[in-house]
Amino acid sequence: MTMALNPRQLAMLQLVRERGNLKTETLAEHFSTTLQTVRRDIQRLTDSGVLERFHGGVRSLDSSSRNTAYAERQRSHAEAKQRIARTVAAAIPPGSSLFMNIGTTVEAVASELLHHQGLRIVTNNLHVASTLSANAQCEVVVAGGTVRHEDMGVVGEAALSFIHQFKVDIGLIGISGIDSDGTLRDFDMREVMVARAIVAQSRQVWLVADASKFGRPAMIEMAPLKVVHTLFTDAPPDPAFERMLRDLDVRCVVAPT
Amino acid sequence: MTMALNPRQLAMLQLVRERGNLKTETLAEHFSTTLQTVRRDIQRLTDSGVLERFHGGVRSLDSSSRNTAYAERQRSHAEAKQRIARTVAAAIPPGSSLFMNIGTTVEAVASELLHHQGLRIVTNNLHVASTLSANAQCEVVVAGGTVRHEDMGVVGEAALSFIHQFKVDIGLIGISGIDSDGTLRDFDMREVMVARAIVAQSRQVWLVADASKFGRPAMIEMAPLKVVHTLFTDAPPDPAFERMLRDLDVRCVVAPT
DNA sequence: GCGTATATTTTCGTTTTTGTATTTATATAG
DNA sequence: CTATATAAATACAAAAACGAAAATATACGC
Repeated sequence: MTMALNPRQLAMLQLVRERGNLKTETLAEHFSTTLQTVRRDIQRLTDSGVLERFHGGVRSLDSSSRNTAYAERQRSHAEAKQRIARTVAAAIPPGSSLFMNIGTTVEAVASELLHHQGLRIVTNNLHVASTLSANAQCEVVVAGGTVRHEDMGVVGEAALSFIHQFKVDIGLIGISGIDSDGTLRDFDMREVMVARAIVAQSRQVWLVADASKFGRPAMIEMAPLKVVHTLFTDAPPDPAFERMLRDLDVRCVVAPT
Repeated sequence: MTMALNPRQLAMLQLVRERGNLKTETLAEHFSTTLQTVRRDIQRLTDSGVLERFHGGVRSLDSSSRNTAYAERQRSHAEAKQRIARTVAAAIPPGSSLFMNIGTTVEAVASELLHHQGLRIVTNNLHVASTLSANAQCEVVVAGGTVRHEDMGVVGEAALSFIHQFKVDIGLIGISGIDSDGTLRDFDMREVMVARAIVAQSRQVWLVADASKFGRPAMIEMAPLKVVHTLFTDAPPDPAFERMLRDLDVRCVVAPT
């Protein structure tokens, strides 16, 4: 039988997963040991398939870096998304209950909530569930239903009736586009249904959308913009948009740099 | 049968759980006894599955160090698990419907199903859902409910009633231990409830368990072994076990090397 | 007190891990 | 393509940790 990993090897695995990839020498330094030992550790970890090595170091080989199309979307506007996420996270009171739906910005918020206390989070986004399950101080509830392959969103009739069982403080939603006619729009009917359910079951609706979403058209109308209580974004909207927001009584928070 | 733990062993267990992991020598010092005694104590504690040892010390396997504990469990017996997984995957007919529950061996099966066609899979395991969502030919349904932090299992009342909506061809389950008295046992009540629901709603039950699970005690009884239709494992069970399997009419498939 | 059962320590050979030195492989500039 | 620097594999010795068994201590019933 293969002996279990020792603490150093376990820590190494975790570190590489966090950073994505690391040089052998950096690891040796970090654990104050020799290169040989690090190489041996790496060998064991790669043997079991969780890491992959390249000349000079190792990289993590888990789900986050597999799907390139998805990873790409995640990278785009990464800086803006993180700024928005930090702002949103700071605005969420401890002990709140939340819905969180599909979208890379929403996922960025999840990462920022890792050290919040006592949250109750209901989500149809498996990335969010996965991220937040690392926070032991946080109750994570995932909606049941069919998993979409593109983005690991849970949708379908089951998800809708699941969500309807809850009533939460804040419904945090992402969106494909905010049409200039003042409607929130998305591309996927099934996800739109989920988002509507979330809006219906939340005392407040918070929308996260980077500036690229303004005026961006998408097929399906999800809801009028006025259902949104607060919009979090990364850059001030243009005057026309701003007026619309004011008319509809939507508060707009621009994330500081 | 199993002897009760003495005060020192209980204290040791508690200490390890607090600190996450400890060196054998530290423990010997702390209890002002010899290394041998500590090792013997450790042995008893690991036999019952609450601690795990590595060269130089022990670590707790429960919530206090869950991140690392999960990574470690995933790695241990990796080769055996993959062999079992390949065998199971080969036995699953195209177009089947399946339940898949918690367990690293079950997750290994998920990886092997990435190129199967037309499966319908219901799972309470977010790792399985995540893995299989990469297979576009496969409908993945995730159970709704509370997410356990240790292993990303979905449990709770909601998960149970969700599962009860389905009736599938094959219920594929993992388990913490198969007691020598012929019962399937696990450590977590909530996961046991889910497993029972899966058993109830499956036309056939397939159990995946590497040889280390044979005769390994665990607290909670999940079901009698005879509910299992086929057991997939990595090494031939000992004669006593084999007789029991035959008596209970459980088919046993040993994965080839 | 005596004998027995159980628990602990001591001892010692074996295994595992780690570090150093040397050789081989790999990447990169010119 | 070749030269050269850097990384990785190999080999081996030293140290640490392990496991088994013998010796010793402790507890407990009679």
